[in-house]
Amino acid sequence: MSSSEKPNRKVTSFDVARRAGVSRAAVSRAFTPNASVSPETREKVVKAAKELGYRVNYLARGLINQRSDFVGIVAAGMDNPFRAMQIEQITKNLVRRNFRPILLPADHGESADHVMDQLLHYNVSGVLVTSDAPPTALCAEFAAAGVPIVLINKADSIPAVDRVVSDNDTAGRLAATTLIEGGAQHLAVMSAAAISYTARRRQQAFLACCHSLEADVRVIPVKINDYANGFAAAAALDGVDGVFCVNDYMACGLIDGLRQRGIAIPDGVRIIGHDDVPQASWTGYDLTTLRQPCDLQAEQAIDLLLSRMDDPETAERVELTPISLVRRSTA
Amino acid sequence: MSSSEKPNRKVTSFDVARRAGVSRAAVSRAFTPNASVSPETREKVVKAAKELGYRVNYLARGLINQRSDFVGIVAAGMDNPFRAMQIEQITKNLVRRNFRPILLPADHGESADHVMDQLLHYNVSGVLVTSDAPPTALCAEFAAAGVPIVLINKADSIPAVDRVVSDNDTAGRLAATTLIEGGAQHLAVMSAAAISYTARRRQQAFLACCHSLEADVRVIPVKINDYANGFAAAAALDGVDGVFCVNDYMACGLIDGLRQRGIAIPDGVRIIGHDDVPQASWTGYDLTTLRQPCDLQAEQAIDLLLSRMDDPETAERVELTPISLVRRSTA
DNA sequence: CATGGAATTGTACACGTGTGCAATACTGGA
DNA sequence: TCCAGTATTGCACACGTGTACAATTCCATG
Repeated sequence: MSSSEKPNRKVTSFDVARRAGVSRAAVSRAFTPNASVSPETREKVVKAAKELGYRVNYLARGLINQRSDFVGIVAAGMDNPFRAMQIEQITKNLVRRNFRPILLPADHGESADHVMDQLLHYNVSGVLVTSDAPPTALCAEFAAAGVPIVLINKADSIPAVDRVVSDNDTAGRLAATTLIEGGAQHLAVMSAAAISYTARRRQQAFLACCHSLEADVRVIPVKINDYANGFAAAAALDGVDGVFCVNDYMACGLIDGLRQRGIAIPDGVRIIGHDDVPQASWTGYDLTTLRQPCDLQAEQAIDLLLSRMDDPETAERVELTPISLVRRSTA
Repeated sequence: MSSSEKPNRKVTSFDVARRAGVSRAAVSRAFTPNASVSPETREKVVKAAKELGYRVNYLARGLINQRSDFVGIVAAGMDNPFRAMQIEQITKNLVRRNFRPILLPADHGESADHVMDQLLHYNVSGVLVTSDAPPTALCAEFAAAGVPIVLINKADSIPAVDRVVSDNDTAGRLAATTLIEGGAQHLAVMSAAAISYTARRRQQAFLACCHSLEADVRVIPVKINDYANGFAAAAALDGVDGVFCVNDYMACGLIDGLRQRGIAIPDGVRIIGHDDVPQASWTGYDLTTLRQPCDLQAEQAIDLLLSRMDDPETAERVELTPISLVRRSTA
């Protein structure tokens, strides 16, 4: 207390400049890549900076550059392990490329718009959206502000926005053929088609493939694609020996529900999921599934974000093919 | 292109001021709570702001206020479902209180320090740490910068830092008594005590309780507290009929591993976990566990952060008692 | 030594906002 | 009507940085 009067005084580039005996501009240049500084002054500056504990204030820098290092991530609930994987991959990839991820949880419903709106206050350099409800209204505002948006696994209804999507058509087809090859004759697809775009698309493709193969098939609608709904649906499952769950999370619930009824997997019912969450390879489930490569998904989405910062005029659509993993649940 | 020359021009408070016919200060005050503005001017300002699509630039505001709305979250891998739950609770709670969570993934090892250092460039108003390796070296730097840190489930080795911890002593004791009451006579504790503080503490308490009850007990060390290590450890498990896994994630692995060997749960081996991840209540596992109330944990941690912003001198330690949930794995 | 060009440096302005201070408008009572 | 007290407003400065432009230094070549 008696030794220094200003304990929390921030160190600015001005302090560093004075200590190093150079101008403040030199300090700025020393910390800016590809700036015009001589090696000697740069050395003097970093030395003084280290001694004073100086750190560039990125908020001020962002004010000048009209663009911050922040990237918004709008994501729905992480109870689904696939979402957790997605977020982990995305954040790691962003940090690796020197961005700061702002994570905004958006549950099913209206909250997404309100929460995304906040991002426009921070000069974010982009937004990644994986939540269920695409923020149609806000896309225009972001476009007007020059902030690129990349949608992951979202509907095509919004026109000029970049998208990374899983190839749901092949997914549906692979699911159908895998079940049939496993010996199933009475098929079903379980999905919350009403609220989820990917669920709807996978269901459509699955049905189309079944019809073209003239296979018996029906739809089992659920409210949400989660464990609880999968589990509950097992109680009413009859006359079916092969089920395509549009995600693994729900498939785990269905398996547990069927086992509780004494129905064996795969002998009683064959099951295929989608995503390849960690639990799918747990021996308790050993679930055949269609892997969504979410490391690649993150990579592509961020690549798209970057290319859109440079060239805002166009919009791309990248499709990733799911990888078939046959395990015991259909063998 | 021909209609307007500046399509992406940012709208500033100056533009709003001119349109509303007031000074720029009035605009600022209209968007600042508890500022001195008459209702009429405020109304004029918000009207003009809405027409122009104006949004306050929080980066500039943070520059003035010396404090931003950002809170850093340093978290380890989300493959453990409990971590995903923690992060979801924390981010939701932060957003509800009008903060922006910056999520920094820090895997086991050295990377945490490097990544946390970045936060000091953004005037974050606080940091929450749940990663395994506490950043001892950086805590002093954050204290010097006046940025409060709250550690969640971390060691007591760092002196004057706020902490929210689960009561590991009661956890160890409850685990032991629950297993014994379930009929177990030869106990074991499975944990990566070498790398995890909580694992170490729970193990110690478990052993102490067993010794005081004169029960047979041994230690099964693993490298990491995860599914794979739990599964692998099942292969070498002999002469034991009750196991305390220091987290549920590992317990799931152990259960699957034992079942693969044909050992039934709980008749062959009773198992108790810790955390109450969603999978613990899945009927496939039905795992007795000690629930960590991670909604309350998040609430307390952020409360601590806020009180430390106002009064930086002290430091508290909040302990949360785990809740015993007895399910089939010990019944 | 003179000179042209390149490399480096410093000055000064800009980014968009919050707020102390003084000036002004307003209110109610005598 | 006048005045004291209060509510409201505007001016001007500050926050910490990047960079255009001009000024300066440096170096090699004639």
